[in-house]
Amino acid sequence: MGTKKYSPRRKQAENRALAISSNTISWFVFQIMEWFSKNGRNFSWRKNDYPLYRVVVTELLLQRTRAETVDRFIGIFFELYPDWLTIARSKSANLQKALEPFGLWQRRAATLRKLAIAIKSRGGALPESPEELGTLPGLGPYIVNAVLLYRENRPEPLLDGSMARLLERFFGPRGLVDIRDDPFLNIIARRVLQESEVSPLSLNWGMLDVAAQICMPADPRCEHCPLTKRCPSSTCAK
DNA sequence: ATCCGGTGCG
DNA sequence: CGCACAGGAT
Repeated sequence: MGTKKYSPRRKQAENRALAISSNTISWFVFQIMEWFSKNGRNFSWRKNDYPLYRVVVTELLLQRTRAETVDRFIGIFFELYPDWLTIARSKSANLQKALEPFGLWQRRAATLRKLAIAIKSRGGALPESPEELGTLPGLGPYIVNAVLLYRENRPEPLLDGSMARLLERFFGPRGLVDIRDDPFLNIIARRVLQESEVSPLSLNWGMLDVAAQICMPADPRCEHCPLTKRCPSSTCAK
């Protein structure tokens, strides 16, 4: 069938991702994990028994919002809204007010309310399959991956703008404009997570932290980067 | 392809 | 000041 999956541009991007050697991948993973063990950030949602409700809400709040900002106010929010049922029953004005510190509060209140009601009507639990998860309001590919990652420890990437920047600088440019359905980035990210015995959560966090603290959009700190020796984009002299 | 939004940092 | 922020819906 003539779906876009078989467009030449897609195919070429796939091949480019598959052509990267597994040695390069494992070196990348090792460097990230070594850096992460010393320099990883410590956010309140990076705990073992962090409830799934909190995972989803936290990821919604992290969209287009600095992690440090979310971390500062998320405790207060969860005191007010400890579960889906509380959100489903909440007054819209109160919910909006509680979301103000995070920004995007109008959309977020609407999304959270819709999601909470949808979950409530399903008996209070999230669906099992990725396909069903993706049908819930507010759950796009990123949050679906996050649920699979946190809930089942599946090796799914938290492929956001930051991780995309890191991967592109080290492995090469994407094939499509949109990160979400770019085959190059998605294949590389999954190879990174699957071709190693490392904890998928830690590895995701490691990539996000290197992206945020070292591999920033402008003026990256290549001199402190664990990847600089083999990074094609490094501005450091070798 | 556009919009949503306040915040923090250079 | 201007930009970037752990995306998703329309």
